[in-house]
Amino acid sequence: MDKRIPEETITRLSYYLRALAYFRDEHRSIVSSRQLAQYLKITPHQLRRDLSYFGHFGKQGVGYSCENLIDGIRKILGLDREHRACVVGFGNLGRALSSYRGFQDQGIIIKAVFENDKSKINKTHKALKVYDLDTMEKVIREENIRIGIIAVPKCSAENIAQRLYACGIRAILNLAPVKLNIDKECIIKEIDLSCQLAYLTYRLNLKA
Amino acid sequence: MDKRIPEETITRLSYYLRALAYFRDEHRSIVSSRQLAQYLKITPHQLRRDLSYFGHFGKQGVGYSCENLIDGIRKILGLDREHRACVVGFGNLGRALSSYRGFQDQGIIIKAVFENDKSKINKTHKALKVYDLDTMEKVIREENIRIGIIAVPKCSAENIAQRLYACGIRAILNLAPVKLNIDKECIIKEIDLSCQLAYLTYRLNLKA
DNA sequence: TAGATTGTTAATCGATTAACAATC
DNA sequence: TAGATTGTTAATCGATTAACAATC
Repeated sequence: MDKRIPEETITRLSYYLRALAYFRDEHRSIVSSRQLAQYLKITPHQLRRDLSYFGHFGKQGVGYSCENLIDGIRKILGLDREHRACVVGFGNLGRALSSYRGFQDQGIIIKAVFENDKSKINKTHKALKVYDLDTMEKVIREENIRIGIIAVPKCSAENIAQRLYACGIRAILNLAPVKLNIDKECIIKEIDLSCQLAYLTYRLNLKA
Repeated sequence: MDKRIPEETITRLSYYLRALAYFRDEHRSIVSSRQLAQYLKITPHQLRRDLSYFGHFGKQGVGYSCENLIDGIRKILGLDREHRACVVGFGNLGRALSSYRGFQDQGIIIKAVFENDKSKINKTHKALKVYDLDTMEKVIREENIRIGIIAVPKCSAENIAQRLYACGIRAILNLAPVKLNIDKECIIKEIDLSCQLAYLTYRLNLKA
């Protein structure tokens, strides 16, 4: 349990959850590492190795109970609890993130959206409150929000990140295409869509 | 040049571009691997190692010319050409992707959007044409589109992917939370936002 | 018990880091 | 020439794969 756990392992756990949900929905209550691996197109070794960092989830000679393993992984990932998050920026991307179904399924609840543009503020979009960016610190404290999702233009991302950190946020998902310069006590996950696309253009280029 | 190039190296090239753009905009025409690495919070070794897969971009004793290296990396990533792409699905996420600035900067041009919902079709949103999903194959051929970006609900993602493949698309960016089961000749990059968030909840959980 | 599959230890593979010779 | 920094080879580190003993 105290061995260094690769970050890749953590990411894969999410994919394992997906696969398990599939088997559960097919009413296969028991599933083997071989079956899961085949579905996920990885090796069964990797799956078992990854799980072994966290404990004993299966029965030798039998396999894994879908329900058990789902519960186990959800617990590891902290998805058995409620996580209160906010989205900063209510442009197209902010809008998409605020209403993203996948988050709710994982216990992540968007409690507030913050926006600069006065015309968008104080409206309620499908049970979602859009607040004035100026009140961000206040609302985050009141609503006990712990996760910040940054969906503002890159020029203001750094400033927003600093403000989030200053009011106690220690986990940030950053969708602005900038490297945030923030205390490493704060966990940051960066997603840059255009970097991902550049990988595709690279590979396409190799072929041509 | 023919050594196996790690996928991580390719991803990092995009980040190097970003950093170089920063130094260029600061009017620093020459930059060393040490300076770039410091900015990017990586080691200078890694930067040089990564670049060495592709050739000689610097001058010993001097450093790298920003302009040269930018051009070089853009060429490697295929960003010096025009790439014609389409977005499938015009929900919140599709809308965000269609108008994402970062793509245009990288030579990726969204030529068409496809959507099921008849009420959204045939309208033009800021120079962006929204077509009936039924005409997808036809438009892709006519517009010579090479990259598909999937932003539909997970239940229809697999079907869309198959259709894209069938009409010649060999590069897909998938934002639906499903593993696409598609011929491996097709390059696929998957981004699952909720998996990324799960990494944050995992790390938050460790602290608590 | 025999068959099957897990969990873990060992072996392999690959990526990152370091060191240094080449050279501007 | 002396100083600096690259590009590359070698060393280290870590992750994945394989093998197998434990056990259901």
